[in-house]
Amino acid sequence: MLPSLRPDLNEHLYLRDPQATELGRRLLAESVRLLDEIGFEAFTFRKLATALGSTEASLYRYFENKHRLLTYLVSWHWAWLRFRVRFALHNVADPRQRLRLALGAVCEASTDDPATPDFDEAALFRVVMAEASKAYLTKEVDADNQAGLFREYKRLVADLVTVVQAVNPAYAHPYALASTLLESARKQLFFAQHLPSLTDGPDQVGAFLEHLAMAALAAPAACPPAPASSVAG
Amino acid sequence: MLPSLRPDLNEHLYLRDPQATELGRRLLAESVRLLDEIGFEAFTFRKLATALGSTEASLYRYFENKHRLLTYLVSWHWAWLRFRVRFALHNVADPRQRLRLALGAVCEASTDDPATPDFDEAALFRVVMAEASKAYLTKEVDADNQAGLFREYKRLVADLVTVVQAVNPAYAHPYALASTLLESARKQLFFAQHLPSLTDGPDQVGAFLEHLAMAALAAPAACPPAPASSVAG
DNA sequence: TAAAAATGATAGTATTACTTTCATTGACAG
DNA sequence: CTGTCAATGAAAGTAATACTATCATTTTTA
Repeated sequence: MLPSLRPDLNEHLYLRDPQATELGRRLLAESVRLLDEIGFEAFTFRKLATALGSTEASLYRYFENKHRLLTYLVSWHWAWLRFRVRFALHNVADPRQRLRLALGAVCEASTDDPATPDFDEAALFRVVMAEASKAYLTKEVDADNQAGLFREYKRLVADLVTVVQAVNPAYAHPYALASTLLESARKQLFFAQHLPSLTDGPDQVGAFLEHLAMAALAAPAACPPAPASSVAG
Repeated sequence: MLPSLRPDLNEHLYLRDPQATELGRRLLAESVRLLDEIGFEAFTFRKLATALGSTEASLYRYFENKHRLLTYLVSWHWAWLRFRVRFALHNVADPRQRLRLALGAVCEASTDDPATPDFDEAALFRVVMAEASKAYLTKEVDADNQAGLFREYKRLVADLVTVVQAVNPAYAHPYALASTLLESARKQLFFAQHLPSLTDGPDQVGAFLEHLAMAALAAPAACPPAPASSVAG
């Protein structure tokens, strides 16, 4: 029912809409499970077909290749996360509180939503954490971008930019800050799990991001009581 | 001559030390060129062998697979960058100035160093920008970490942590901040080139990071003169 | 109930990611 | 000067990957 559960993803992401058929929906659910289990590199359409009791040929009718499928799933996650952010911010007026809530939503996205029984958001979040950047870190990034494959991600960042700018309209780097907060959230959670010496503990990520964002937006040029300087012309 | 040009990389990164032989060195130089040209996904040992006038079998005697080769090249870059950071900080005492210089080195790392004629640092930087995270975003990350394959990256982050802590020893998230600054530097440069709507312009990255770091380290809890609030419990 | 769409079954191709074996080359040690 | 040994090359082979094509069958829907 909720529009977020069936986001209209860019049609270049797929050959045939996977949300429109039974096999398509099973494909999506099972691919999340399998990607979470064995990772993107070991993931093949053959293995997915076997797990589904289907065939490679059938799956290739939905997605050109596994990279497109990954991009689709990741886009789905961004659309879903964007909905959660908007929901969390609903009827909250205070800009700082809005930023706080938005960052909370970005970090807490690892919990499963019982409203979508056949779609494991927690597993998808783990997949996004480990694989999302592979969607754009390719030689085809410009062509894919041209085709609109990263629309959902850009929308989410654009929403965060709005939240950031509401706190401090004069801040010079709202886009960089928004995308950094979003990227950093996932990366720090990944580091906490796998390379803990690169972070300060898994429970700290939310606090870190909040402090970082607030500090950046609080300081017109430099925060502490320093001699007058002219950075913002 | 400089130790940084022949860093002692973890021996699990390779089967036979590529720096020790002529073919090995050509392998490294050519793989940077080829990776830069066609990207990691399209890169194969067969293509590399052809480009070198050698054979697959010969190359497989140096590296287990292309993923290890990538990890080696990326580690080389981190070791090199760490040296540049240390060099830039040499004989500078002021903590804030040190942080500024460190961030400058991290961002300016895209320029080629004429001291290493057969190693194109600028090309390697582009490769690192696009492919570095693929070194650890795999299902083998824990085993690879155990084997010490990410030592150079951790060392660089540890150095940055020291610089960060010198500015504000009480700051609560020095590791998260250091790794975020480093990751963000490359990601923002990548975005500026390929997904410009996620950033604020290619020339802004240095200023963004500097402001971000300084702001985060300036604020004990919350920076602006606001009514008393309890964030740090 | 006929047409259209979706799926399955089967097969095939080019490429990838290696491994194996053996011959050749060059360096260096005695 | 010769024997040895490490490095390389040449050639071949294998299992898997990443698809594509064809055609029959089932399911949907108009």
